[in-house]
Amino acid sequence: MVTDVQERLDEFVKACKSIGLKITPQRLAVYEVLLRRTDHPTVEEVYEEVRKLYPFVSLATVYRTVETLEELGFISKVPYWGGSARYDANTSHHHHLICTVCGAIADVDLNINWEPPAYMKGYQVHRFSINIYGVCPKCQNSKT
Amino acid sequence: MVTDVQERLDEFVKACKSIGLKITPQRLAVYEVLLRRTDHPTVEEVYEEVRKLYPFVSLATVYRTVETLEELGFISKVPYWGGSARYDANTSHHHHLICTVCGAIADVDLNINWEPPAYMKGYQVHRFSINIYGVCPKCQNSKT
DNA sequence: TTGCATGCAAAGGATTTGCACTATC
DNA sequence: GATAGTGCAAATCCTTTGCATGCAA
Repeated sequence: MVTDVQERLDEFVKACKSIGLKITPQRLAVYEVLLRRTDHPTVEEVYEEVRKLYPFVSLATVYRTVETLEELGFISKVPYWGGSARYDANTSHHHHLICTVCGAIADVDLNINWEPPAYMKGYQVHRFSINIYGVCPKCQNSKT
Repeated sequence: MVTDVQERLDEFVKACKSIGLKITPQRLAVYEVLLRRTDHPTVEEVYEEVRKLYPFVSLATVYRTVETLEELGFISKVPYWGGSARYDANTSHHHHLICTVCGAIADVDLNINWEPPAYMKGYQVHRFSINIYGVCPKCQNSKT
């Protein structure tokens, strides 16, 4: 599932060096947590997990790091409106399955033979992503 | 573009009556504003516009009404993460073009010959929507 | 050493909620 | 007249920011 966490971390370190960002344990820890989780955690959830290793980190730092990672293109926000932002370290072209009951989000690869045109309604198009809404197995079972 | 505002309002009134919700000018005004706008306004923007007609309404009521409308399926949140939630009264199957610079959102109809399977990864699938990211005409021009 | 990054706490913005009052049914 | 809906203001939740200190380069 997660392709070479270490390799991705190395890339991140390289990127930081090349643009003059310092390599701090906090930054690495935040990215590593995101790499190891495929459930699109919130900043709060990342924070909880980073804290297990580095109890001194602050939420603000996690927010700042996540913003940096996003700007560098290492992670992205899941395009869905819930209570708080959810992040995804999977940068390959993929889509999301979203449970409309509990909000769980899973990645899906789809072989869709469709590419958006370069321009639509005057917009210069860069990429697209698909949200598929449904009910996850857990929520199907808990129906009474 | 907007298909029969009055007709849709009537449907809403009918729905309210059938489930015992009261018909108040605030509710109608909020829905009407949403029906007449195709630019996916925020709650704040809806509020500003409703206020022109009914200067006494409160933001809280707009929030509550928008929530009701969403639960009844008359409007939906645009699945994109920006500063605040944006709503859409277009309930036909359509997709969104999103400007990554200014956040503008436009509706698009796509003829995609793809239907999601009934089940994916155990999720029972209901519907899907596509976000297409790019740069809107306005932002293309303002590049220096 | 030289900043950039961090931690802390306070600020800010969006949204929700409690309560008394009002208006629809 | 009963009750759901509203307005107001306070509360809450999520996120950002200012500032002094600490650490990577």
